[in-house]
Amino acid sequence: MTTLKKQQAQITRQKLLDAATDLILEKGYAKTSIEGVARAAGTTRGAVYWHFNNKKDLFIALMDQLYQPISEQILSHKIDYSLTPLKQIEVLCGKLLLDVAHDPQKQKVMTVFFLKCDYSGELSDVLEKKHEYKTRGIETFRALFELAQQQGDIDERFDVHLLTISLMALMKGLIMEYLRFPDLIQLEHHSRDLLHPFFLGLSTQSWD
Amino acid sequence: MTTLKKQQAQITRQKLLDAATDLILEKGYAKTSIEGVARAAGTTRGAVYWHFNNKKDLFIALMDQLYQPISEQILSHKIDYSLTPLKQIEVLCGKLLLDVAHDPQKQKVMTVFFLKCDYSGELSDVLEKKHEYKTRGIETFRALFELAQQQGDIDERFDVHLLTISLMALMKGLIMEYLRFPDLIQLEHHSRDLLHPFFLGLSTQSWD
DNA sequence: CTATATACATACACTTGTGTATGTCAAATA
DNA sequence: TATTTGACATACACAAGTGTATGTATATAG
Repeated sequence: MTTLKKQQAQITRQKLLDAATDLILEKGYAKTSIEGVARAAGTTRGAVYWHFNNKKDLFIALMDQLYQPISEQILSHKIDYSLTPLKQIEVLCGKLLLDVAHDPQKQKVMTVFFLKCDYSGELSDVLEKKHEYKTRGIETFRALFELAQQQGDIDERFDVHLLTISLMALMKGLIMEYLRFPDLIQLEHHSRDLLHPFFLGLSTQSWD
Repeated sequence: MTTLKKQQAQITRQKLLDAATDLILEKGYAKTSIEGVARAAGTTRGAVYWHFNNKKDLFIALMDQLYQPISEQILSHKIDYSLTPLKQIEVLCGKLLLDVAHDPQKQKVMTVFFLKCDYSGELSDVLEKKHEYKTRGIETFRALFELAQQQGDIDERFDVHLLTISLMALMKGLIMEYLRFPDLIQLEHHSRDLLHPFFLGLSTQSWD
């Protein structure tokens, strides 16, 4: 019942996924070969083709295992009712940045999916999946912004949709910048400062 | 003296560059082959290897012809002395976004260099060049921020470096978002609104 | 204990792309 | 006008990667 064999199979499968992650991180998706993945995992291409149909399938499995959890985690934030919706957004964004700054695994994953592959060729349909994750994230923030506006926390003349887009753009820009040049930003120390100017303009109260 | 032959050669060289741009735009750098570029330009690989050493060289030529001018243009903005430095930054950024929104050629170019190639493999040393362009752009904005702070236009407690990074991140995030999903943003109508919250927080005066 | 299917490893056939070497022809030069 | 040379086109040799087909050992089921 325990099927020792299946356990072993899962282990090699995981080794393959790990090897693929590291290789893509190093050389990019395009330059990562199935042969390379197999060798890095200490197996052969036979193992890869047993567990996955092809390179794209391997990548999708990678996305399900690595990217999806991060995306979900973003969505599953606890609402802190002691804070205003606007403050919640700011705190959440700050936490997300700090989280990236302190979690090397997340840096790895985001580097892979943001910087190490272009989704033009064989990965074009994977893009839809990624887009879906992002859209759900956007909806989360948009809802918070709407709530903030309803409560008069931000001026009613702001367009919630544009605010959301703008904040997402800022977040992604900051994360990508940090992933490329970690020394340039020092995200672990300045995550709040990097967001501050944006939120300062939204709240009706002034500095401090 | 006029060397009709050399003129023809320049024409085919340009055809090759144009074909490469379109193909990379369509399939990404990795999936674009020299053979494909040659055929799309109505020639053969012989022509490509005559004008360029290899695929990377072709890409560098592309960068020099397409990316560099855009980068330079950003740097060569006219200073409007009737505006405060802070307002200048905002206007400049707004103009840059509008410029992207209205110039399909620039969209093409930025899509190619931002979204259609990863710089991990053979293009790794090209990244330095790109980085250099960016750094010079950052310096431009940083100088304006410093000027603004000296003139008391923004609070002295702001860290100019972080402000610059933050704004660059926002700009790049917005542009990339627009390039991927032009309909989602409507950059041509809302370029100022997308930047407004960021700058609103910096100036000492309130809304309007 | 035997048989079968799992979990791979190995081998093969094929395609695609690259770089170079050589051929070619028209335009420039003398 | 003879002949170079520039601007390619063609041909060749080679490497690397992919997918599949087949071999094989071992755990597991009956």
